[in-house]
Amino acid sequence: MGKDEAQKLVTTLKALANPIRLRIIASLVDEPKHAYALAKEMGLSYPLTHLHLKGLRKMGLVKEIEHETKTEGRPSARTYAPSKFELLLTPERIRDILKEDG
Amino acid sequence: MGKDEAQKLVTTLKALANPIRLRIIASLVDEPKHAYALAKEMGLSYPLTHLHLKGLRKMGLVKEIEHETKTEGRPSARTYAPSKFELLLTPERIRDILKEDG
DNA sequence: CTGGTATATAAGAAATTTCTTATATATATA
DNA sequence: TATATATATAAGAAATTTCTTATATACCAG
Repeated sequence: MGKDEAQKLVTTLKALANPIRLRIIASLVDEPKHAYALAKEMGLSYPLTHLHLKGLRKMGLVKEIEHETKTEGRPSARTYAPSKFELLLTPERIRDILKEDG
Repeated sequence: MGKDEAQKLVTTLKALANPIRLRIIASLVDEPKHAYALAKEMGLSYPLTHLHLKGLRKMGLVKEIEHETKTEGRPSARTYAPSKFELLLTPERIRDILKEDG
């Protein structure tokens, strides 16, 4: 097992292939923040922001970091930051990844 | 002009975020071929293959190359090969690309 | 006790993407 | 002329993704 590198590549690309999710990553690089603050900053509803964030978290592109003791007080405020991913795609790499797992 | 690098990134990622389109690129890296041959090889209908190929061509990820004088004869057989693209994605690059064209 | 901050999720609508089927054209070979 | 090769596209069905609205919980300040 431990295969299907190809399927993982597709889901990672799908996670990235969305303007809102790219903006979320861009915003969190500058400064890690809560889903609620992110929603306000981006002019989006909280549920939509939460949804996109969930997709990014599931793919490991964004992670929850330990509380900055900044916006303190409210119920368990979760701060998010982008993971340190690096994705390099060329035709040859795509072929190599797809060949690994028929 | 020359703007909206961000939108181009999204459409490129969308073009890549599909298992069939990744398989098409992988197959064409090994050997450039016609849409028809590609469809047969992949076990897909010609119209579906043509559709995916069209999307890849539109984004410049696949290009038509000059006839190999190989499968000669039939009506204007068009041979395709992947373009030499290179896409490197990190959180910082995403931020930089999105900042260029607010 | 109301409003603002903060979380999470479900249901369904809306939009987009994906895929099939049908149509049309054209050539070379058996 | 029938078959296999080869192209292109349109119409609509099917599937998936995206987004809104509603619901529920919880804490703190005024």
